[in-house]
Amino acid sequence: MQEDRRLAVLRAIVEDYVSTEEPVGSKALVERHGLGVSPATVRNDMAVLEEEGYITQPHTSAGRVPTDKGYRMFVDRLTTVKPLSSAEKRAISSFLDGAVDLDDVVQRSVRLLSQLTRQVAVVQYPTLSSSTVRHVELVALTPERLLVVLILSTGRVEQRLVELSSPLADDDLATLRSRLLLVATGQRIADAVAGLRALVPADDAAVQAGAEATGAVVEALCEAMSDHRSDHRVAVGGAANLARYGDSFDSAVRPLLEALEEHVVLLKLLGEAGSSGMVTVRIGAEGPYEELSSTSVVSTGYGPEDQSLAALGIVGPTRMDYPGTMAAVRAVARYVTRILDEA
Amino acid sequence: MQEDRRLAVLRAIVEDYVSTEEPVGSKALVERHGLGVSPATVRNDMAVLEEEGYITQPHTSAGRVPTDKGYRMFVDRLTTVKPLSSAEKRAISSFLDGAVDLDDVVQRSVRLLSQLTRQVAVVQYPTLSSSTVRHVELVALTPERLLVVLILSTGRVEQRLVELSSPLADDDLATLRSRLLLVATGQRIADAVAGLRALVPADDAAVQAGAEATGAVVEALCEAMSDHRSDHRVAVGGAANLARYGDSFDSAVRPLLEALEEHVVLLKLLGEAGSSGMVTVRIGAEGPYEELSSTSVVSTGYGPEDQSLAALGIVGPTRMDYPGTMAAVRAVARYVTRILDEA
DNA sequence: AGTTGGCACTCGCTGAGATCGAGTGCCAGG
DNA sequence: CCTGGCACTCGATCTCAGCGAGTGCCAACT
Repeated sequence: MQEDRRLAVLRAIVEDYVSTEEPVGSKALVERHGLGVSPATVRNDMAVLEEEGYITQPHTSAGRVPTDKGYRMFVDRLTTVKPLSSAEKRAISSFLDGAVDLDDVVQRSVRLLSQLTRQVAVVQYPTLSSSTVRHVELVALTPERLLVVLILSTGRVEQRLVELSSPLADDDLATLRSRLLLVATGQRIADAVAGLRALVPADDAAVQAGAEATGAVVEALCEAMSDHRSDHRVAVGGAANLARYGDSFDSAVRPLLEALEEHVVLLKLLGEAGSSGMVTVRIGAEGPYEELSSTSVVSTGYGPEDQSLAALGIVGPTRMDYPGTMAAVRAVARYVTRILDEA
Repeated sequence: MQEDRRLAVLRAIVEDYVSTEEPVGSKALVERHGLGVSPATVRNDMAVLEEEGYITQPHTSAGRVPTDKGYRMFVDRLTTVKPLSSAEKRAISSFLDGAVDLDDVVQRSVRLLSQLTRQVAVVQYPTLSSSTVRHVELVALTPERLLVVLILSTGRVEQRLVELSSPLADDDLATLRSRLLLVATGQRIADAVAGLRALVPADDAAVQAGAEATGAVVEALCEAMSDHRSDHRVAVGGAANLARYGDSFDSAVRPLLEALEEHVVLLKLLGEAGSSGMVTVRIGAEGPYEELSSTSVVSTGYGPEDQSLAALGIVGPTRMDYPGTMAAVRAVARYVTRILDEA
């Protein structure tokens, strides 16, 4: 079946081009891979592949290079899952097991991922929206200054300072605290916000003393819960790998460096990562940004199965080792998920 | 006085080279700057300057380029303070005034600095060591799990989770809390650590019940106070400016990108920043790192006058606009200091 | 129908001159 | 001590020929 062979040729072209970084010709192909046919036959196949848009040639008389469409075909139909070496597995667990808190997990993940893939790694901090409230605490720094502490099931701690115009009695503070705990503890973020908001008008009418405090504290808590800044935090690592881009520098690295500082952009890139376990690959111009048309994104969600907490992944040139990268991204996501579950 | 003119020539060479990025010749010099002498005279001066090691020529028949020593002379004796434009001043205050908390101040500073200087900016988070304890709080998440919260005068909040092997009674918790507050509140870090440590053995003999808790909590607090991780946190911004390096890429950008991910390295670079107000310039090979011999660091401390809290600065090619950069670094440090003072 | 060897052709890459010109060093005269 | 003049250096740029990897096509073969 010559259709099968054509795909084998495409796979061979992708693999060779990724490893050599140079356009690959028919002769080299038959030598390096064990396809049992002559260069001429391969040339015919390549002509067809080119017509169908999977490969292209930089100049009339040079080898072939995969197009975005070619890479797409490759990752969709031609890759087999490539298990990590046991050394890599060991590296992952020893690297991540030493983490002491949430920040540390994220930091280590991003470093690990960039080292495994030799690409730029991006890890989103676990999102608030799908986590639950573990505890709420009020601390009176002075009678007029309250520290509001919010502890979430992911281990994230948010704190806000609230200034009151009039002092708050200890009794009122205690009442407020227990009321907050009753309403919020164990709830999902969205439910907790709703519950807290409901406290305000009722209180306002009833207990004059605690009115201002309740309003301000609830406000602070809700703000902390839906705080988009921490929601959108990401860690970036392995930027030094950009130095390996070699050719096409200004065209590719420049915009990428800029994107890496715009966390919103990064999140959009990781964005549509499917549920945990599914690794998403976005190749070149498939992405939402014109300037990043020569970079690919390999990403996935991580976190408990039913609710993907956040996303992680790598950004690299379209010419990359997709099977290896996908395996690394998937593996790191799994380990991180497990670590978070244990904590 | 021909000595003066020689220095004028050096200054002109530095200025021209910085702006044109090309070796500068005698003819271009006399045209672009108003030195009232002939090219031949300038050539003689340049010969002397070269002999003294201030400038050098890349090839026999090219213009001159400043050496590290030349730049050093330039920043030491040839620059005049270059006040910022009022537009820049406005930009600084409007940029920083919007900051909502400590993290935000640092984030905004780093972005501001990188935009003003068009270089890579580095800002160290305020150091713990010179700040005082504002408040300590214990929260019992469950009878066996305590959350220890430490609030410092800089606004930084650190929290630690403590697991106990046996439950802690509410009474004991309250006692412990008030004892901690008594010892630590208002103290400088070092004194607080000493005071806390003193609590442990005494308690151990007296009250059997609270012994484990006291030890663990004190341990966690001390660890949080001397935590080197948060001590050494830095923010980096403007990496996209590296794309302007143009020539000498692998030799300069590669190691720099690597350094930017090693926060310890960055701190060492900013390191010896003098007291607030003094801007330190380290040129090329004057720095501690071999690989960064073609990059310069412009840094300064910031924070209240008597105690410099932390450092900030920029990293860039030796060929940079020193006067402008120094002015920007100084200005940003001043504004940040003021913001922190107000808070 | 599909595969293969042969063959002419394309075209980027490389290296050898040749040329150009900015910049220099030096010297003799002001 | 400054200046104009002059010969010289040498990197950068251009051209041009030759090379060779790679292609497309065609006729022959299975």
